[in-house]
Amino acid sequence: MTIPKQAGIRNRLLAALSPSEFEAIAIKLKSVTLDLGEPLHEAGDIIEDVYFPETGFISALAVLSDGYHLEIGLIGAEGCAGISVVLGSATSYSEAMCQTGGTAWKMSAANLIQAAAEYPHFRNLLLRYVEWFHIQVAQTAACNAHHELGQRLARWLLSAHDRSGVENLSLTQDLIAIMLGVRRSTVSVAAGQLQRAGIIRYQHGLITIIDRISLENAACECYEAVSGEYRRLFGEHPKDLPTLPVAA
Amino acid sequence: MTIPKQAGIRNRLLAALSPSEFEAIAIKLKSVTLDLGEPLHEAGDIIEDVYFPETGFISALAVLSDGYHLEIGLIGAEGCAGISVVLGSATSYSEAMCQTGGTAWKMSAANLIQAAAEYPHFRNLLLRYVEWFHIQVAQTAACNAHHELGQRLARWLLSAHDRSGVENLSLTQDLIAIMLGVRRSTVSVAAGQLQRAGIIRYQHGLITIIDRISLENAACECYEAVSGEYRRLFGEHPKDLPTLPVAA
DNA sequence: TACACTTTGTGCGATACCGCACACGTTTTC
DNA sequence: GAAAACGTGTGCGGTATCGCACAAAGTGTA
Repeated sequence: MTIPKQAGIRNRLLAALSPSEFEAIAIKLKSVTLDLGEPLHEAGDIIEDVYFPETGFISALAVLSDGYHLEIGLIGAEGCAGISVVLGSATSYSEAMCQTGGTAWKMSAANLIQAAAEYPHFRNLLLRYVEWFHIQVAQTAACNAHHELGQRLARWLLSAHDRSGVENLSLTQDLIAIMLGVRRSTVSVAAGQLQRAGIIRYQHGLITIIDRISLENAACECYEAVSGEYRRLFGEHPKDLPTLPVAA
Repeated sequence: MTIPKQAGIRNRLLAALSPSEFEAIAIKLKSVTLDLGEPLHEAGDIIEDVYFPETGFISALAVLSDGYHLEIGLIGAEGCAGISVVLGSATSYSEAMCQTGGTAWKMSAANLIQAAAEYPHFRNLLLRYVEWFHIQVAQTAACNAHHELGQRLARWLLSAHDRSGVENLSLTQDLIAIMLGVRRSTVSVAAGQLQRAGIIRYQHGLITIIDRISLENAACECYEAVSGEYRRLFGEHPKDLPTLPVAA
């Protein structure tokens, strides 16, 4: 296990630390690979570890009693899965599940809480991220009630693309349908429209965004609203995160 | 302006303070009455004051660019409107609007931040409430995507009833329709079913819950899920808040 | 090459809700 | 007591999505 160097960090919460803070916190971080479909914590479980994604992204899901899992938010290199421990909650309301292969920095919840107590700047950063994640979820609530699937799909693809840091998203329509809470065949129709318009290309579980501008136009306002709030709180647009991990 | 006595406080965040903490914080509180339709802060505004409701409730609304206002959460005597200031965010993402007449304790955001810094127990309490409010919003996101209006209406009436602390809710179908993001006539149909089943009674802007048990059965799981999380975090069920303000 | 498997496209009846319009009953106002 | 304003119930055509089923196309494996 090697201690990470800050220059090689893509995750924004870790990258924003001062060098001395980072040095103190880095020794608690462990690099882990995330595999598709891997649950990081399940609803109701005690949160043992938190995850700072580097590449790929994690979905936060609400679990309903009929077995449905509906996505409430995405967590990528801008954030942290399991962050609610800094609010004093030991167990998780939502399920966190990895949706694409990727890598992350893992830290025990206890170490995170201690680090937050020790470094106010880090704590404030985490709380600001909590605020933004909350905004994302709130916008999703309104979006689910009000916007049509075509728009929501475009929004979701943009968000996933921003967070994952890779060009080609490895995602089946089945998975997207679960995330958006609709049938797969409904996704197929909406995605087919985007494809025929030359905006995306679908190839057996591999999505390529061909025309990002058009995709932004096809998305509902929610994409820009949430991105704009991120810029307000963190000073940069989520799509401007480095698209590839910087070599350490 | 009189300084409140803790024994007369219905708001749970204030009631949970230790006597010495309350004494220090109480001098910053000002009693205000809230009128129907009164906005406490609007989306994008700087949050000047926070509000601890005593009776009635406040809606947190997401504002979309087409003018729609969709409810993302309810704030009653269990909580505080404008609480995101403790996360370090100066401006408000959502709009907070009073939906029924009522009373609240008002405090400047600056005083709240200072009190949170000074009294860790208070701060932890507020953060736990943030966590719970977040859960409420997340469940609403899933609920909006997945549950039918009849269930959502029942859930909303129960939540509103819990929070308001009064028996008869003064609410038009028009208002409820806006909150739930549907047409008024759709609410009329769903409410008519509940009325014909003898569960509620509607009288020109006045709703009476006749059969609470049946209303709980008519609601989706989201009501109990959110209530259960409140119990996990605060040790009591929201419906067990005192139904009338205790005389000071 | 043949086969199994995964992923995507498509069709069809059902339905929840929309958008709009209008009538009816109740409360308030003059 | 009449008129106006407000709140509620109801109807009708349109549409997005559901629930289900099945075909078609791409990918991996023997």
